Amino acid sequence: MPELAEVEYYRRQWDPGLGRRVVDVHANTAARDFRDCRGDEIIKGINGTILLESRAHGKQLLFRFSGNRWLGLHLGMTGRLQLEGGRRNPNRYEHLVIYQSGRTLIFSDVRQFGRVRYDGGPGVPEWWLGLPPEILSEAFDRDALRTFVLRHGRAPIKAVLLRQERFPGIGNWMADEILWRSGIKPQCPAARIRGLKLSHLYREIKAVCRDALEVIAPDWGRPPDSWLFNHRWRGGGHCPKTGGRLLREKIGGRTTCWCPARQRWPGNLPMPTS
DNA sequence: CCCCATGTTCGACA
DNA sequence: GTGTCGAACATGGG
Repeated sequence: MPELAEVEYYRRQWDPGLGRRVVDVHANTAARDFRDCRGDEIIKGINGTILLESRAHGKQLLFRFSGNRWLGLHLGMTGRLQLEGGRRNPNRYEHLVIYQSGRTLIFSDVRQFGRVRYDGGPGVPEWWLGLPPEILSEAFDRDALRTFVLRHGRAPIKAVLLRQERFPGIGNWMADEILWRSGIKPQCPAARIRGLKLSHLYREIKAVCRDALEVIAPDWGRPPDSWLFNHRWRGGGHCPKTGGRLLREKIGGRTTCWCPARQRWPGNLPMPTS
């Protein structure tokens, strides 16, 4: 479920717990196999500490507690973070619950595709180092895009955009939104995108990240109908720019939605207006 | 019962 | 070795 902007939204949900002491921790080891660490290790590590800081990087989340204790979270398909006032007993999907005085920080994950990691420090954990440049950073430039697109030149561009080692935070709907805005057919082999078309793609990658964060991260706002977003989910949708029927097909293992009237292979057609 | 789901990883294969 | 693709992971909803 969560992509770049949704992950940032969830990160902020625990903000009221910053600077506050952890008074109890619950890890639901009965329902979940914490594959990358042990539940009792997390409990022992962060109970009694103070939550000091949180960071997001693409779809990865990192929480720093006093004493150099680090909690890493990846939300997978169904992971969520929420904060509630007071204290209540967790349900079976609430796999990690951090209690403070007067509030409860909850990580839930129905399908369990998420990832929970713990590190006792002292420095930033090794799994947080060496992450690829964030898309909105200066290090993510047109040249980095061009190199990556050539390296995976035979794969459909849709599949390439989903690769987190170059596009951290991009997920299924953002990839479709980017290609729709760029006027590129998702099946297009990546290496065929060159020159001006590559510049368009580069621009829209940044723009979709920026726009998604602006709309979704503060309060889970719903994107406007002028985006592909609100038209893509079910069959029978219509393109908000051309009015034409949207098509759906599995590409790179994921359901992909695009507008055939607007999205072509690059080369012989001008960039769609706007 | 069937199919689908905003993600990642791993094994098979070209 | 390099690169691509589909299955698998676990669960619920339509």
